[in-house]
Amino acid sequence: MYKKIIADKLVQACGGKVKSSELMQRIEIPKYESHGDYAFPCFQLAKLEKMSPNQIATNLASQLNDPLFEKIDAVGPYVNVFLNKKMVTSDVINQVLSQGEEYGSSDLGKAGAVTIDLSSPNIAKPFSMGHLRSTVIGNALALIVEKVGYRPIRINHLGDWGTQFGKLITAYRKWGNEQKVREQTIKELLKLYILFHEEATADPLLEDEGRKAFKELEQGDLEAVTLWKWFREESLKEFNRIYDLMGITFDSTNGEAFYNDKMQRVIKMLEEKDLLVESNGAMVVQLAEDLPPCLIKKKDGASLYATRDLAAAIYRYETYGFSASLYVVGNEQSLHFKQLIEVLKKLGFKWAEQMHHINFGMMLKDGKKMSTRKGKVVLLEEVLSEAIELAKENIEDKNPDLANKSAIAEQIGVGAVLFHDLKNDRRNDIDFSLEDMLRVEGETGPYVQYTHARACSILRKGNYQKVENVEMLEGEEAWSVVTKLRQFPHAIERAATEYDPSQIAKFVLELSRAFNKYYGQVRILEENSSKQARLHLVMAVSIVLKEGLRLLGLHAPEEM
RNA sequence: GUCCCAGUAGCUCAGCAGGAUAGAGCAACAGCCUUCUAAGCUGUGGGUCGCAGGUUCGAAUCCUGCCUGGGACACCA
Repeated sequence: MYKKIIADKLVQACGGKVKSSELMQRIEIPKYESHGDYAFPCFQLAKLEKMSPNQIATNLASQLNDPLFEKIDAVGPYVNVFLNKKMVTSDVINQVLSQGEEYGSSDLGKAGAVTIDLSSPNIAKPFSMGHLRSTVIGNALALIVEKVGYRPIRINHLGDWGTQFGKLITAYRKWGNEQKVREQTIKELLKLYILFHEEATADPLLEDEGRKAFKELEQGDLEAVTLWKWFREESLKEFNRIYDLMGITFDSTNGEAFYNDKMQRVIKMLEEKDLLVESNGAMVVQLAEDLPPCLIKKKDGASLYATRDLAAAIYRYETYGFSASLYVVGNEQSLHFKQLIEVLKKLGFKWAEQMHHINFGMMLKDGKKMSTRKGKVVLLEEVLSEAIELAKENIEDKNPDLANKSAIAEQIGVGAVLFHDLKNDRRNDIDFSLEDMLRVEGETGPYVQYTHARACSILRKGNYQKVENVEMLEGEEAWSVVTKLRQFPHAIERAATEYDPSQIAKFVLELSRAFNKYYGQVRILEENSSKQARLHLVMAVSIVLKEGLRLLGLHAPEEM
């Protein structure tokens, strides 16, 4: 790491009066290329030394020579460090080429397990854009965390339990049609669900019937259970179509129902620790003053989602011994997770500290929450197929001879949708816009994929051959590309520690921009002595782009 | 009412462990394909970083207050 070297040099230069680690923090990457690759502002030292910052900068600059540095400038109160381009370029390119897709990998995680609660759609309901966020962010985090040496465990905590199933069973018994449900499970079940609510406003007795049906289900009534299982299976089949398209698999699809028989134990634990208090007829755990109490049991004795989540958290710890447990769930549930973690701490579980609510912003429509009740949701599957269709049109238009058109259109269409969801900070709300999601120009997934395909195309045409040790000759034009390549490991580390996939997305965009600029300026395949060197650079770019895209869950087709 | 999050170019956003001249993309306009995929590149215009204080040599970035928008706040998840 060059920063460390610079810091050490600076320590020497000021006679060891300051610590290297302190200086490391002050060394920055300047905004403007004309200010070099690293910069050190001298204001702090100026106070210590009682000299003007400008003077210190001049002094330091004169003492910082090393073959690694091409130039050291003192500009006002700053020391600007320019790296030796040839040396660093060779170094970086060799590193990327020799490590290949392992470039940027690390063992930060030391093989610890990380459970990730993601996706978690409700059975018998359409897979909405809201679930997309959890799925896409969660999957990217799984890949990122794996890259830094953890063992990700993807858990699809299905919403497969609750009174709504009683309602659904009732509705099915009254108006259901087996054939239709089999053919279009989710659509049919949703219709029944909506119908139930419509009818229930006129006939309140229906609600009771629904509750009764759920009780039957809980008590294991054969017919009710069979129906429930069937709904669950058929729904999952439909979800799997979408997961396949996105290339996502799960290690567990244990949903709410799975924890049904594990809640009693939690309640017992809470009782043993004297944490359960009666309040307005319900049983609650009192938390610190700034947090409202956590509801555990309703007046009627029935459990709540908090209870279920407690059981799930404990189960996960006992099963996987996680070093971190992530819940990729929307912003609006932050209070719930705060309470959950607090209760676990009160139960004496230290590992509760390792649980993190990976919150994300909502998908809004015209600035408002999208409503599932009214059946007016945007279906993910429709968005995906539109994106794929558009990608297909683009291919016909731009590269009609392409082999494997439909497979590649799928990769690009899905890529556009996924990338759109990952490129910004996950906590931002997103106003739903099909137009934005399908965009393929500018800061988009297809733009990055295109850049990668371009690089691959050049490698094919240039007949690229791997060599052991590369001596690079590239200079000025390639420098910004090399600089980006160098930053990949850092972007990964940041994405992993902050649980922020957008760091990777931003990185691949910047690398793509730098490379496309280079591509426009330099004739890579021109026959001259540095052609091979240029090809090595292109190879490195293609490796890093592909790996960056992979970490986001996107494919990197070699042609498009 | 209490708590949380956000307010940066016409739009979408980046930058926020304080540092030099606040950046991208989209949209608009003007260019660049007989030569490596134009899903690209180059250029132009566009900003009181919500408002007001404070801390600091230095604030879009940290602190306080206010305004605006969104979300959460007991038997839904």
